[in-house]
Amino acid sequence: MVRPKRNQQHPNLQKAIKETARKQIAGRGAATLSLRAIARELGITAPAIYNYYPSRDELVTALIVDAYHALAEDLAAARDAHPRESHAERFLATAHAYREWALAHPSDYNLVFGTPIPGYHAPVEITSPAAARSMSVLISVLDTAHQAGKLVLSTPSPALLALLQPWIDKFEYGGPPAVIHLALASWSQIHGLVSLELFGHFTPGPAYSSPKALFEAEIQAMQERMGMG
Amino acid sequence: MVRPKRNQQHPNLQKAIKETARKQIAGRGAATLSLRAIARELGITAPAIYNYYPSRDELVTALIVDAYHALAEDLAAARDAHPRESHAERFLATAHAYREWALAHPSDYNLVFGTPIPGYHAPVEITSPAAARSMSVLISVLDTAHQAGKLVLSTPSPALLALLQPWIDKFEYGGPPAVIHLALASWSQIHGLVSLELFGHFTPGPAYSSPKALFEAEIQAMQERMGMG
DNA sequence: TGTACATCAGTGAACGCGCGTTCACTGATGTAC
DNA sequence: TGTACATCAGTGAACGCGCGTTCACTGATGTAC
Repeated sequence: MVRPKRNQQHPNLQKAIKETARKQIAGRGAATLSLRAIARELGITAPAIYNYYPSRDELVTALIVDAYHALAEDLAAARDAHPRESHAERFLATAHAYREWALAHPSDYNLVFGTPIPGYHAPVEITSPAAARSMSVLISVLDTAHQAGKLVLSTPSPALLALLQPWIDKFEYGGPPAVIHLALASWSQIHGLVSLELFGHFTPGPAYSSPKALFEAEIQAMQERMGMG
Repeated sequence: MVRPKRNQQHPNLQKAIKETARKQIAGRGAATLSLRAIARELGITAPAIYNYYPSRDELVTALIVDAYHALAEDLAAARDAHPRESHAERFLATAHAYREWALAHPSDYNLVFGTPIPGYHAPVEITSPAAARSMSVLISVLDTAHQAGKLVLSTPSPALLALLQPWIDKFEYGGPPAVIHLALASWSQIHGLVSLELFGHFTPGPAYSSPKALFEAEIQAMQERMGMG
């Protein structure tokens, strides 16, 4: 038995604070995140948290960054569970990993893609690179397929190209813009399915059956449409 | 000049309360909705609101129902701006109306489709019929196209059928389940595009150009895929 | 037309609550001699 | 091995704030005679 040092009840309080915070937003939504409630649950006093985070907002930022990274890691793991040449499998696995991560961590998903927390403004220079990692997984799957000649590409309109350009710059992507277009389009479709499912909009009244069937049908259709497989 | 009756400053206080509430959630998000803040802005005291709404939650419910109805009305108007036989136009117009309503009333959109307000639980028997109205517009567009033989339908898997069934029952829909499938799939795709755009996820860093181009490309593609036009 | 009265929308004080953040402090720990 | 000391994580009280809701009330309005 290792006795905790000093009057510390928690061997790693910094981590415990984040975990408790995550647990609380899981139950009641990110907007209710409260330093005092976290302290209460940890059996410490609220000011003790200031030894680890200079303010509530910085704690929120840490949670957001963690969430982005956790999602990106799950996506990358799902992609890499299949050989590089299995384009369709990699795409399907990535899409399913996205949905499963959202369902398993609804509060984290909300923190990142849902309604912003009132009064909180994420520092873009910190969250933006974290956000890029997930998109980068999707792009890599599509780019690999493209390089193998397995992707049906269309020519983006000038207006669409203007939207794609910042992404191309951000990722320093050298392939055709249409690949980025497919990445954004796929992402938005996945996000739409996942977020409606998450908020119960697919199951009017009491839930009779899982929206997973719809998700699977749509992802399958997308993948076929893109010519993968 | 009509003098206000009694010490009423507002000719229709019930409506003024809702309008002020809507203005406030527009600025700071639905989670910050506060009776005291509403009263302050209206120049009345907070308890006066209780003459019109028995609690904060009932005011929220009223706002949600209003939002659903407003969206449904915009969708129906967009649909009806084109002749019954112009299936593609009706679909495109409805989709664009959805996006434009969301961009014009982001807080209402959030109230209805975003992260739920902490501690608030919508009474399903009140919100569900209101929610159905929007979906019903989309279904009607697709059903009309189907009846004209202008819709490419696929056969839903048994699992997917199970998900569709509550919707079929709810709308007492007599046509093929595949039409409902297309309605849900279209909705989720539109919702994904709109909600990512709304929260700025399509424009990393400062916004260079509008995500409208992506929306248009995707809606166009959906419509062609379904065989309309 | 004038008076007595009932109505009821809005008031103001109070309830108990929770919040983020600051501040001077304490006391167990680790360290230097 | 023993002692003096510096460190610094966590404390407890306090700050000023906002919240939803209750309650007894007031006083302008509309109405009945």
